[in-house]
Amino acid sequence: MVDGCAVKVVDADRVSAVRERMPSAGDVTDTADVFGLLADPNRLRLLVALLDGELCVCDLAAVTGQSESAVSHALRLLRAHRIVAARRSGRMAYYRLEDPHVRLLLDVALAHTEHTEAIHPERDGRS
Amino acid sequence: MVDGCAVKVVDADRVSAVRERMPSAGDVTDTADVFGLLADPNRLRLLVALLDGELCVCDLAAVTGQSESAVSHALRLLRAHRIVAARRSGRMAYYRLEDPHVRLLLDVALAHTEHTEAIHPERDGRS
DNA sequence: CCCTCATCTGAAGACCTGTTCATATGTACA
DNA sequence: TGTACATATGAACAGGTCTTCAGATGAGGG
Repeated sequence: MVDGCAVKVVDADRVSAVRERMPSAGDVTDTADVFGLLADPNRLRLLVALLDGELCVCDLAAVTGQSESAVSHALRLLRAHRIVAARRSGRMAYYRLEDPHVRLLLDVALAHTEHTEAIHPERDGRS
Repeated sequence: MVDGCAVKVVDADRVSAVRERMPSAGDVTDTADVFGLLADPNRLRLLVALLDGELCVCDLAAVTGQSESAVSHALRLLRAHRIVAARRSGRMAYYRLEDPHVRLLLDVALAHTEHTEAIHPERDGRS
């Protein structure tokens, strides 16, 4: 509960209240990490493709329009974070979406994006 | 709707079916973009702090333990994407979480992270 | 066995992102 | 008006991430 920044606080009560409710650094990092895995269009496409069921690497490459190497790299990352899981059959590898939490996030995000599509006139200070 | 990658497709039906359901490139990019904004621990902390209501920049800096410059930069980004909005009062700027969609994502993510916290021994998943 | 095919991996380069330092803007108040 | 303060901005540097290329692994078929 050390402060280190309390010098110029305006609303001290709100600040400590919010600090109380703030998740631990570990939780925040963990959550940011998950969002980071969903933040790449190609990875996102892979996961969306897997929403309907398992697919092998070459089909994932075909669906998402990436090289199989890129797909493999992406799946490796997702696998390391237990977001997808692999089933092997001969020389094929079938991947499925394993993390229900991520599935929920995807559902929420996609549902809203379809509605909000037109409402994104951003592009302000960056490009 | 040409394929361009259909050479090595295994399950052609599944592939075209999934391709049908795949959101447009714009939607995917847009969604990945939103996830990207949530993928930074400091930005995430800012947004979590704003879940309870508006706060000024210096208080946000105090709550999240960042420099005010860093906070201002982060808020600028979030503002450009209409995720937060600013209310000015004198020389203070009070920011609030403006995008209900993002609020929902945060709620979902944080709820699950609190439960899943212990279950993240990220390793390479193979058997 | 040897060759092919599906997938995986490592290394390297280009690209993007976040932080910091210095400075600018603009409001309040003496 | 001039100083103090809250916030905003720009440029630059450091570190990370994604893609690609080349080669490795391991299963299946002749």
